[in-house]
Amino acid sequence: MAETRWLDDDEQETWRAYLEGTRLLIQALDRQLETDSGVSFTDYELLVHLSEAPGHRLRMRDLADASFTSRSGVTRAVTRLEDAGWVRRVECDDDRRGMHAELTEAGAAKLAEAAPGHVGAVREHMFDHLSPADRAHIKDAYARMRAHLRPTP
Amino acid sequence: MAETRWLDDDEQETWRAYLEGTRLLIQALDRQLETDSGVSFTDYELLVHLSEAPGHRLRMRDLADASFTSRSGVTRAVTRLEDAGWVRRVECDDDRRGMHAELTEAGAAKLAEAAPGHVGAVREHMFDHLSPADRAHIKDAYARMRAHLRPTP
DNA sequence: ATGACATTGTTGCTCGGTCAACTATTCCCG
DNA sequence: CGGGAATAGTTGACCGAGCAACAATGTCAT
Repeated sequence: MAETRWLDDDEQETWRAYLEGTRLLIQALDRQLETDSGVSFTDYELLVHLSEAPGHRLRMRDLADASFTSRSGVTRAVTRLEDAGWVRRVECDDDRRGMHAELTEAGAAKLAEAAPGHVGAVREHMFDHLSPADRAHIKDAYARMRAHLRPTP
Repeated sequence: MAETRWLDDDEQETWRAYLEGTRLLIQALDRQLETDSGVSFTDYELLVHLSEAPGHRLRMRDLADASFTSRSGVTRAVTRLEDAGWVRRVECDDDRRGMHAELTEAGAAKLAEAAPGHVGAVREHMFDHLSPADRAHIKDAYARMRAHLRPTP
């Protein structure tokens, strides 16, 4: 059993600032989207992923991977978005198990409507507080952490 | 209506790396705590807050503030922790509406048992990937964001 | 070709969390 | 002092997400 290397004061402060800042940030973004456009943050992100995909469609599995959630979560989310009219399910013709989630016109419109406010909030609450050096360090550091936590095969 | 200042490529990458890295990190920490000690990350944090409070107790409201969740969330969480035997409710004698959540011996023991593994995971998944400069920038940047999002009166 | 195994998406169950409403208490100002 | 407003904590209704189980389909070695 190795000796535990506890966090020193500086590490503690870093950890707390990061955790709490992140929690507040996500809450703020969620509230902004919900009140200004009637979309949750998670739904917004799903729409973004679809809008960036070729043909505005993605396999359910790929959507789950892209959004870092479970497959069942995506199933329910897509049902929700379908009910709202922003997404439709399209069967896959090369894989009869498969399903595409495809962005509808209404979904694209919703995204276009919601995006400016969201980007504004991201700027106001995050990027406006970052120096270029902050940004560079954050980008590289989290990219490293991401690579460590989800190694690409 | 002001012109929208969209995120440039570098900002996009930063935003994605940060969001995705954070999501993976929290998932990893949650899984580690759950499988190694049978505690969720949120419950673990509540125990930590109590352990750091004078007398190992905190008013429900203060616990809610400290953990950035709603009061009802804390009510249910404390009930959960009480059922596990890690926390007890103690009436407040100077405010008859008030309630303290107080860490029990068993709760302190649970925390002591879970902490090394958790700290190890935080190191492995985060601090081991940060240079001193990374850490300094992250600490200051998120402290600024936090101050902006929850101004202290 | 065929049989074992993997993968896809959905569902039932359950859990944790929020919002709004409620009761009990305290605060504060006329 | 008294009465309206604020605050503390809890609860009910609801929602979103995860896990395990499942049927359907695909893959691959022999």
